Amino acid sequence: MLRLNLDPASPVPAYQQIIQALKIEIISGRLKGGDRLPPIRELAKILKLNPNTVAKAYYTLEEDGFVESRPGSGNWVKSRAPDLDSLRVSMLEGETKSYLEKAFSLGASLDDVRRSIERIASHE
Amino acid sequence: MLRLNLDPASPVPAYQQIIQALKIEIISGRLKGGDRLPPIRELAKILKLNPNTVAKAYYTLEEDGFVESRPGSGNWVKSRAPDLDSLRVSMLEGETKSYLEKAFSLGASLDDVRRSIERIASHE
Amino acid sequence: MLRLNLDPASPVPAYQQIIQALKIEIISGRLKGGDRLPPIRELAKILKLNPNTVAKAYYTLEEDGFVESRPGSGNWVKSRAPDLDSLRVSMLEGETKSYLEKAFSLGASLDDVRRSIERIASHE
Amino acid sequence: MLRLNLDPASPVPAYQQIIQALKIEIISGRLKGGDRLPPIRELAKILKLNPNTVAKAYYTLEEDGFVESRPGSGNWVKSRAPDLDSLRVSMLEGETKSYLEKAFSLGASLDDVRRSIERIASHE
DNA sequence: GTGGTCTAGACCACC
DNA sequence: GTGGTCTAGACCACC
Repeated sequence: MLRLNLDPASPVPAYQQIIQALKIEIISGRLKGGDRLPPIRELAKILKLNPNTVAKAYYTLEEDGFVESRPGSGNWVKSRAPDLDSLRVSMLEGETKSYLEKAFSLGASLDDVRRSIERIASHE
Repeated sequence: MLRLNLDPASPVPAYQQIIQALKIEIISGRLKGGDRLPPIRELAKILKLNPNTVAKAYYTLEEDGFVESRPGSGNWVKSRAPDLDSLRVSMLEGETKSYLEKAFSLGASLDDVRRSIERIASHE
Repeated sequence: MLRLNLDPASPVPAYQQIIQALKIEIISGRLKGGDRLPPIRELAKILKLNPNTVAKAYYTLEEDGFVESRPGSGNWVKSRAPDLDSLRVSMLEGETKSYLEKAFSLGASLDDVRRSIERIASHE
Repeated sequence: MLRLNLDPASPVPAYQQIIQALKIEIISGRLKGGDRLPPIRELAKILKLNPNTVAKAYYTLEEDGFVESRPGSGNWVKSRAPDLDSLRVSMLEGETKSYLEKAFSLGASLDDVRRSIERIASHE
């Protein structure tokens, strides 16, 4: 079952949050080629958004090659999606980079970062 | 000299990016109690923003207790700023938490995370 | 054998593409008065459309006087079809008009158009 | 002054008609790099469309590299637009190809086409 | 039911 | 004023 937690307080627009979350689902392999996305109206109801907002997210995912829209039949995860392995690596790298930048600019040392990672990871 | 790199493409409003960046400068100690912030018009010119936008950021920083506005004399970093040490720790913690969440949702293991951290950190 | 190439990506609805294509077959004389159109279900299967969609096209062709439906026996090209010669001329004229409009609005001269016609025609 | 004639009866969506028409204006050179497009709300008023519809057209033109959106300031024709000369040639070629296809499928000969071109062109 | 397009109009950030 | 995002909801083509 798809879990998409949007943050309505975030300045990141809802449709971009949906795009980001679904890309992660696909890249992580939890959504596979041939899987069907929830119908626009259904997902809109769940997320308490307007159907247009969800449609915009699906449309962008289609343009980015992750999803295929079949009018009258729904939206489907593409089988020949962009190279997922390299995407996964480069996305982790990007997240790590921006995390380290923020941590260092807060005045943390690499050792502070290591300790913070272990402490949080052991609590989860 | 203050370095504030705004991302105009980001959905985060410019004034919030200024607030965030200045808080980090203060929390990290690069800006100290008694330091003067750049005049609104000057910073607006540098960042190519409307003075209103910078003024909004300074005003919010004042409300949050980081900055003191002395009409006619400029904006100054407060000496009795909120407890910086605990702020620093809790902000690092928050960043680590959200970083780990994203990494794990991408399918990375804790070991993947550790390796990614060391690799990026050694390149900087 | 009837060749009907529909473009599913086109914004022109499938049933209108069928109508347009069959009118051209009739006007050009490739389909003659007394010829039988393919059964609705068969054509729907070939075109991967719902039978309703094909039925809607046939029904409209009947309204326009090109086709006669004989319940229980199929759909037939009418012998006393509208005056085909003048239709052919006026349809060519219409196509030429809209082609020239587009070409000129692209900045092409009449000479550019003549050259383009000869070049493409010699390649076919 | 920009002239955009939309056909509300066409099955081609209004926003695609706007895209098509503005691309032709740019490719033909009537709109040049640095020119400003009419504000979304203004064009919407002129065309009797909803601002969203015009915004969708502008947004797609931006994605295609023809236009640059500067929030708060308007939409501008890009200076380094995609290679216009080759675009012009290939668009004329495409129009000619589809025109000839339709003409031939109507049963016209190349001579019929030549005569039709000259007749219509001399009337304009 | 399902996606595509569109209207009417709101609020926001920034000019 | 200007573009960006979003809501609430309509109608269409096709299933």
